[in-house]
Order: sequence, then C-alpha cells, then structure tokens
Amino acid sequence: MLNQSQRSNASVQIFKALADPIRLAIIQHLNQLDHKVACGEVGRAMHISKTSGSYHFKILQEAGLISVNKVGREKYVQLDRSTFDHYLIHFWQNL
Amino acid sequence: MLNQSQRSNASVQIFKALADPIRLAIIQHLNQLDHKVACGEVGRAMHISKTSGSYHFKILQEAGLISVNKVGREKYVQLDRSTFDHYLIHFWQNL
DNA sequence: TTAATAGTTCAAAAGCTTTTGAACTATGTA
DNA sequence: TACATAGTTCAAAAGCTTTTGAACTATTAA
Repeated sequence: MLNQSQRSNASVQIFKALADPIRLAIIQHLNQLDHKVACGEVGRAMHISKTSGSYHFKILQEAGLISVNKVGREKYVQLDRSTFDHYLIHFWQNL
Repeated sequence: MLNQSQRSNASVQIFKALADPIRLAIIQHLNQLDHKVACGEVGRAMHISKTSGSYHFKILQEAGLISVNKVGREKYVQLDRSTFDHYLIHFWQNL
C-alpha cells in the first residue's frame, strides 16, 4: 500500500490545515476582522505561545489559506478566500 | 493552554475525517457511484486491507459523512451530502 | 454440520503532529 | 551604542493517527 507522500495532494493539505481547533479559531478571528493583522496580535488573542503561533501560521500559509506580508518586524496575515472557495464551496466540482 | 478535547468541536471532526488521502478517495468513489455500496467492495477498489477499511469507514461514519445500513453480513455505505453541505458549502455561515 | 465470507476488535508498532523552551535573526527605539 | 520587540528555528518530548495480523462474531452456502 502507498505511503503518505505518494497519496498526498492539495486537498489533503487544505483539510489537514483546517483539522485543528487552534487553526479554525484563527480563521474565525481573521474572518471577523476582515483585514490584515499581525501574527503576534492574533496569537495573543488565541492564548498560544509565539512558537506555537509561528507553527500554525506556517501551516495555514503553506496550505494557501492565508496571505502574508512582512512590514518591518511584523508579519501581517489575512485570509485568502479564493482557496476556501476552491476547496470548500466548490468541493464537489474539484473532487 | 487547552488540550485537544477541550477545544474539539464538530467542524474539527469533519475536517479530520477529510484530511486523509484514503478517505478522500473513498468519498470520490462513493460520489461517482451515487448509490449504496458494500464496505468490502469499496475497500477492494481502494486496495486497502479490511482492517484498515473498517477503521476508515468508522471515522467517516462518526463524522456523519456517510450513512450506513447493514443487510445480512454486508454493511452498505453511502455519502451523507447534507453534512458536506453544512460544513463545506456553507462553511462561512457555520463558522 | 462444516466451511466460507463480511466485517469488527484488539494490542503493538510505525508514523505523523503539536508543544515546549532556548537560542537565534532582524528590526525598531532610547 | 544598548535594549526591546516580532518572529523563526531547532531538537526533544508528548500526544495523536494509521497500519498490521491474529482472533473474533455473525451470517450465508454446501
């Protein structure tokens, strides 16, 4: 039988990124704000350590669920709604 | 910080169920057939052991992504599209 | 009966994910 | 300059998921 990477594809990566309570809470928070916000500020609102925040934002970014831009020492993040649309809203078309 | 079960909720369970290449392949297969089919038949089509099949169907069922009915010694499964609609198609409304 | 088939359960092993704290880079401020 | 702040990286530990084969239940067929 095939191993993880042999079967892996983009949908699996998206759903793994969504399959975590902290990351869903981050998404909910970013959705409510609906504008760019610094990682640290979000992390503080989630009551997680900065290391843990860094880890979760990386997973969301690699899945294409957030877009990122760095300004000075701060990293601003924002939802990338086109990815949600593609994999969730149009799930059956894309399967 | 909270542990897994303290944060867990239904969306996380759904996305965990979707976050696996074998289970996505099963969903794809059931979607194409669009009628009841026995677990064993699906498992054979996926080239997985029956133990592994039993494990994956349990996860899909507990997430509410499939409905199940047993006839004799066979267990027939079918997609529950209302769950997909609720958590994927209406993702933002439900967040 | 006996044997075959569909599926489940169990515990162990293998594999993957998440958290942690310390050490780090880079930028901004006094 | 020195110090503070935002975020990253690393390795180890803790925790969770998946696969495996053997043993099991229940049903069907010869």
